[in-house]
Amino acid sequence: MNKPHAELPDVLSRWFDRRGWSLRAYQREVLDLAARNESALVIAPTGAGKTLAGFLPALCDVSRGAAGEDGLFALYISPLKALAVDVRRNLELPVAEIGLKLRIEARTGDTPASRRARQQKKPPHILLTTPEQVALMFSRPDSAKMFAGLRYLILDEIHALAPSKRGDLLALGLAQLAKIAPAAQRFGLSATVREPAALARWLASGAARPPRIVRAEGAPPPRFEILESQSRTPWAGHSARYAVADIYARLRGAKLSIVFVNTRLQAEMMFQLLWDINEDNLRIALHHGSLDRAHRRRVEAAMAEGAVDAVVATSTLDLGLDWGDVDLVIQVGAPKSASRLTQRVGRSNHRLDEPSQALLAPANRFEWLECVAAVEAVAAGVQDNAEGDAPERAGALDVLAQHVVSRLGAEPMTADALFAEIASAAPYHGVSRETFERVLAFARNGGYALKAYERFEKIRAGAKGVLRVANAKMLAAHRMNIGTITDNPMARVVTAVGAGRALKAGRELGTIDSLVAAGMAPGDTFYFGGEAWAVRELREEKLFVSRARANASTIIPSYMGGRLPVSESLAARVAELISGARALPFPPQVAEWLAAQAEISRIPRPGRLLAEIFPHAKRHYLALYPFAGRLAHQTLGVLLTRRLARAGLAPIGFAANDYAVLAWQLRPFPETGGFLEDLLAPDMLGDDLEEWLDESSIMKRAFRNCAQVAGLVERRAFGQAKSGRALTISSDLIYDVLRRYEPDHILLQAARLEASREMLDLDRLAGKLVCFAGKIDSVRRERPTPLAVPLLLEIGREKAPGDARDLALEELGDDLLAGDAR
DNA sequence: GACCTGCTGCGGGCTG
Repeated sequence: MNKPHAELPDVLSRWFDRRGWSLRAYQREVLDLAARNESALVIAPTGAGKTLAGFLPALCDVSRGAAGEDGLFALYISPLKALAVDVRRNLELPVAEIGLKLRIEARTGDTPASRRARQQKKPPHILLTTPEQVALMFSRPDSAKMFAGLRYLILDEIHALAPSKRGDLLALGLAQLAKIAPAAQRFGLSATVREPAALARWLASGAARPPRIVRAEGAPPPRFEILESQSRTPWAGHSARYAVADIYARLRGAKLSIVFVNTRLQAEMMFQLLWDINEDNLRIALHHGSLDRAHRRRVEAAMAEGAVDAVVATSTLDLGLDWGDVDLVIQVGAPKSASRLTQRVGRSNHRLDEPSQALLAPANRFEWLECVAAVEAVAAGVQDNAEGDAPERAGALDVLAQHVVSRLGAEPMTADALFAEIASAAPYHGVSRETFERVLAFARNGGYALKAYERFEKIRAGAKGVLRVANAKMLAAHRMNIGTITDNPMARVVTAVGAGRALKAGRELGTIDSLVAAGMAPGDTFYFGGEAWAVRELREEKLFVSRARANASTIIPSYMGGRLPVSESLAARVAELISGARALPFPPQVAEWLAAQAEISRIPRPGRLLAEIFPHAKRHYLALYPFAGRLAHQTLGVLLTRRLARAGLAPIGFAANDYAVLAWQLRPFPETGGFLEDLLAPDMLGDDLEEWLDESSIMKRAFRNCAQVAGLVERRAFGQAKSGRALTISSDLIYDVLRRYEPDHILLQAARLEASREMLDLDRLAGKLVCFAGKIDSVRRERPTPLAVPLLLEIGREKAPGDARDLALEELGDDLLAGDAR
């Protein structure tokens, strides 16, 4: 089967001509590979015609009449619903202009059930969908028939999928597809990554041969500027309040800007700050993940129409389509990784041959260092995506548990056949037969401790060891819970219509954290979606609100999301930067800060751990600078506190940021030489960790996520969605039962892995502790050191328990200002 | 009165 489409078929090349386009070199390469029946991983920056490249082989084939009258010919999978829908629209145009007779349809959770049913009976030629929909379709007994004739599989933005649970699930789907449609060629599309080979292995899940790697010519490096404001760069804090006037001035000079911030709270705050000084009546919008979808779609449409001048956004605008001609990107706060900064800058100026432009606005002095490091890293082409940090990701076991049920829903199988297929998915290459059997046992009856509950029985073994799903009803319930994304308990924010008993929900505004909502009383005001609202009532996880005038006590809700730590490579660069190897491109305030540190204490050296001990306001402080990211530092802080307590030193608390951790206590630290070495010995990750983790809310949270994904607790049941709180209660109960009676339960293992990976950053911490053993530079001083000041200020902000509150911050501030002015 | 660091993504299908 040698398809001669290394050259474009006439109809297609005429279409290219009409548009004044020509094939880019890498697009031709894709066609050549396709002609040789190869698959490809296409690595190209946004705006390089990547999606078109992915579809070209299929379009060529179609225009040569290769697609039959009926049957699914090409399947496109995107991580975003909106992208699937939009790509479908973009595809319609060339197909119509070329005159191809093709049915192209999208399928997402928003697609009406009737159309989905029709798609199942009479599939379109090209179907555009999401990983979750793929999992749903693949769980049906008729899936083999539906996908048997598939020729092309196009997977978009896979760099964003592969290193996650969604990627685990999709890899299992790919392994299944390899069996159903072995001839289907795969075209994976990705932004630049550090380990293309690892991504290629993921893409090859289940396939006989790995894809070839095709790279688009690189875009010119972006142009950066780091904001040097007239105002003072703060010691600490993340609001970037000092820079708002400067940022506003830049917005005035641009046509359409995106102001990226790191958290939803920051987005709301930055929006308010800009709004307060909006003398030119710029049209400024707000976009983040907790705002109602309708609001976000309106903002996106306004961007496309040129009806806004600036949008303050979180990473909701990182991925996806190009809304409008963005000509300026501003990153407020720490960039956190070079890949992420590259991605964000790439949202502007989508022409392959012109550089993008961005302004970085660090919110404090540590962030200044990080901005400088990030600019250099991007210029050097550094990639530090999560994928690159963990090239051989071990697939999550809760995801596997979900897939096993789905898979047997499609087709009864023996355990041997199922195991072989699963192990062919890249994230599960390393899964042992024993682990697999435990996952099966879980699906069979919930595991030993839960055996008594019949509702945990999802699969049964029949004659000759053939496994099948227990019954149709169970499978239907299972299908309602397919997917790997779990939410924290949230309350819906709705406008109030009517009053008293007649109070009804009006417009949906979005969601806020359940606990935050529960903490608000009627009359309290808060900012949400850029407006001030007053609480009327909280009822059944719905927060009824009405418009209010902001006052001094109007709060901005915070959210319980993930906390992205700074990437390893960026943190290492910062360490290198300040170690003084060369002249520093820092503004005077930052340079003075570092100079003062060098004079009063010392600058941390790469590969060594700086430990400072000093008294302040009747407390004794230990500042450590591992440069390991906030998650790892947080974990370190917990473990340190436990050890210090055991040593009778009366620790009070700790604070952590991306670069350092600060612990404080009532008693002075011992003067003995080996004290710090002992305190920081890597064995703290043994019993100390286990003991703490067992009781910590972190494990409960991780378990709640895993229990949902594995189907132990149901997120949604027929007729209703379960409230987040109810879910938490039942999963906490099960957690306690399992911990007591079956501590090696597969879901505890899954939760443990998730916690250590996403909440504790254990590998990173362990690596650092080992590397610093015997390499501690300890310094004792009589007053706080300059590098420790940001953390001291951090403490003041936190509601520290009891007696730590008396930290005299103003005094401290004056002190340091005086030191600064020297 | 000043101060605010916890991102994003998706999600059933039948009968009547």
